[in-house]
Amino acid sequence: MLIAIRNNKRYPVAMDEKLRDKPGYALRRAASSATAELAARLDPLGLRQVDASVLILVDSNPLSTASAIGRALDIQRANMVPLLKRLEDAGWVERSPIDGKSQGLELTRAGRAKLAEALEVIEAFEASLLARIPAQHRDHLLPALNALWAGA
Amino acid sequence: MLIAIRNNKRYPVAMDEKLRDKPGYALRRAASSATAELAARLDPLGLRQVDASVLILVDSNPLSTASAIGRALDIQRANMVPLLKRLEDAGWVERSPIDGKSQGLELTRAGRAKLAEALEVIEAFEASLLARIPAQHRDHLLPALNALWAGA
DNA sequence: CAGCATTGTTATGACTCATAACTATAAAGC
DNA sequence: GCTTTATAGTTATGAGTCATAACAATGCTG
Repeated sequence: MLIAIRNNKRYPVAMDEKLRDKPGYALRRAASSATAELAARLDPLGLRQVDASVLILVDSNPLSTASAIGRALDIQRANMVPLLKRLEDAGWVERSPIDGKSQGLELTRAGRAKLAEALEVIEAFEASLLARIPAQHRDHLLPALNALWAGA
Repeated sequence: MLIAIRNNKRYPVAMDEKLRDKPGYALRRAASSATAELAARLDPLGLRQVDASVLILVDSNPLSTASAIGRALDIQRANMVPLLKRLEDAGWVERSPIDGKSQGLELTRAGRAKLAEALEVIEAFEASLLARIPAQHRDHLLPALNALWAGA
């Protein structure tokens, strides 16, 4: 909270007060702060957020292709390659040929264990997020957010 | 909406259904979709979102330093340099020395005009964001979001 | 006045992300 | 069946964002 001077008087204001009532701005700030926090929490597990997302999707959609997973997460096919390579090198994911051109993804035993760890961290994080929201607003966040991007 | 097969039955589900009830995930998706949309709307004005934010802050906090603006927007001092250079080259912002080491930022006439254009776009965008949210959730979004990052 | 903090700046490296190009294979249309 | 079109996986690459470190010059504090 800075002190701004206007009309020769001192007002306690944030410099970005003009922006604070804009949902778009709040959205960006909230997302980037949440992103940073979750990344920090996942880091000790050797996971990035994308990794965790992919593990979750592969687990609940076994034998999906890399392309399909990427499509669901808005990740370009090309960028799935190094991502999956990491997960495979770590021994969490394995691929099996579906036909001559596609390959299905599955979690290994180690992958499922890692996913369990990740889910614990994520659930704790989500809970802590919700806990920060005043009770009367809490239940509205998820439906509101989903309305914002589900259509896109 | 894809079709998943489980227990030999077909269910209409999204692949990321497991993620959809997580506020953190919804937050990231909503923010990135909103970010992309606003960027597209500002692009015809020759503005990025950061540019618009800086214009707004400089306008409402005239003679602030680059460091202060950066601090308010979580932009590193170092990264303010090319950013301000662009705004200055475009003739929207000018700097005047405050003392031997600091310089105050101000909008030029053209800068204020550009800001007015930007604000129109932004207001329209914010309104369209809110319009997508079911009425009963709408008023809760902003306070909920602000609770998420204001503390950080 | 001495030490510390801050400003503006340059340089740089890491990381993310989108695009294009290519091969091989599958699927669809006729 | 055969041709055309779409898709999967991959490589290479370039743009853009962002954080860090270092530095000189200046202001501020005790």
